[in-house]
Amino acid sequence: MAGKTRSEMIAETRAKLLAAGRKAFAEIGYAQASMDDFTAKAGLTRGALYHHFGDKKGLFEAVVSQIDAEMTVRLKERAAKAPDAWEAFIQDGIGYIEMALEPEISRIVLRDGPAILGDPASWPTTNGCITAIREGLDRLLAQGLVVDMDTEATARMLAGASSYCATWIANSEDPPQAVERACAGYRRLVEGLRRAQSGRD
Amino acid sequence: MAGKTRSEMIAETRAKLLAAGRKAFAEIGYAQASMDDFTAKAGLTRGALYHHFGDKKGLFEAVVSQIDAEMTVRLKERAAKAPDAWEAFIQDGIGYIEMALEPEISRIVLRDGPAILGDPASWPTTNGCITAIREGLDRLLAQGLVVDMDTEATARMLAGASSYCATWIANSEDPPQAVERACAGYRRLVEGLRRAQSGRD
DNA sequence: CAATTCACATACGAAGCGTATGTCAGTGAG
DNA sequence: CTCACTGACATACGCTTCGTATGTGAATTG
Repeated sequence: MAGKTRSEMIAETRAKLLAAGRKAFAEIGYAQASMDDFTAKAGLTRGALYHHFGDKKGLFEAVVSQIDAEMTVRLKERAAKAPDAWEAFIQDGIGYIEMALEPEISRIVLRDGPAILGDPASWPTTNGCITAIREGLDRLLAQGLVVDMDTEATARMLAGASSYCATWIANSEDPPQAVERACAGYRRLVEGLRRAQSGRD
Repeated sequence: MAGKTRSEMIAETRAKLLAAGRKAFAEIGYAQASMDDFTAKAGLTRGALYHHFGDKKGLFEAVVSQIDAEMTVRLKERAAKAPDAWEAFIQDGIGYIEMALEPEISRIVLRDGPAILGDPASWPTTNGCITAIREGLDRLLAQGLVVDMDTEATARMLAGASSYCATWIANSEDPPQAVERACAGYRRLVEGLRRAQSGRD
């Protein structure tokens, strides 16, 4: 509480607001989250929020941005562990599905995000995950591992597929089983884009 | 204004509210639509709305239901014109993409719907379009036209693919061209699920 | 024809958001 | 060292909007 420089205090305030907003948005959704409530829980008031983020939507954007950045990092780490480019791409998609099961991501990024901020691909942070999928497809296409395709369009579709799968899983009675079904289905779907090889799998 | 029985008047009031809400939700979105405003434009007050639909969300549900029913009919009509089962299925998907370009459908069903009502597949009206896709897949599977798959999971993914494609198109600079790219991409994607035949297409 | 029901309007209270204003701790110039 | 200033945050206010509680008049029923 002492020994901190001014700018550290400010950054801490900002971080507290971000965390409180993130928690509230994840737990009760954007519309239900009262700024008075969650700023108070952070030991602050709406004054601080308006100072740092302009308005409620501004805070929401910052929260989405933060989560999206975390997702991108996690996807990259995951893909890096894969044995080859093809499996890396598959892991991107499956990773996306699995992450979408986390309430923060499901509710904030996938459910409220599009309603509040519009098309995910044109968010201020330019949704890293769609980009990651498209880049993966570009690599595969360059290596001749997939059939000729429009990678932009296909990336959108695969992102949509993952996202819808995730909400399905989240609402299913047996989520672990649904995860299996979804991942298997996703593999099937993407497998169809693979270029016919002499070998097989 | 005369010669109408009482129940006709009531139905008319209900229809007016439904239409006014639908218009407002489509044009400015659920959150921005003021009940006082659009009921007044229908020559009524909030009192009538609460009487018929319980609350704002209730009206929204009714609107979604109505649009969804229209979509289902249109998809069925479209698929019926296709020369064979395979093409019928493709037309379902493409029809879904094209319909998603209409502001009413895009904004109400695809954008705000999931945020307000949650998982589309568990809506009161049980989203007819996802069902249509799954039924189509079931038929193809029974006829041995597609590879073995989990039709439920795959239907969700194709619905997600169509939906994301549509928001992409809607936000693109050249929508007609984007429609072409999206439909071609969709065909490619679904083509990958086709079972290898001796003949071709 | 009187009583009741029902469709809708009006009136009221409670949040919640955004802005305008206040306050107090840091910071830099002389 | 101190005085003016900036900037971080709190407080106060008004406006909009939602939901409910109540009122009213027309249609229906016995």
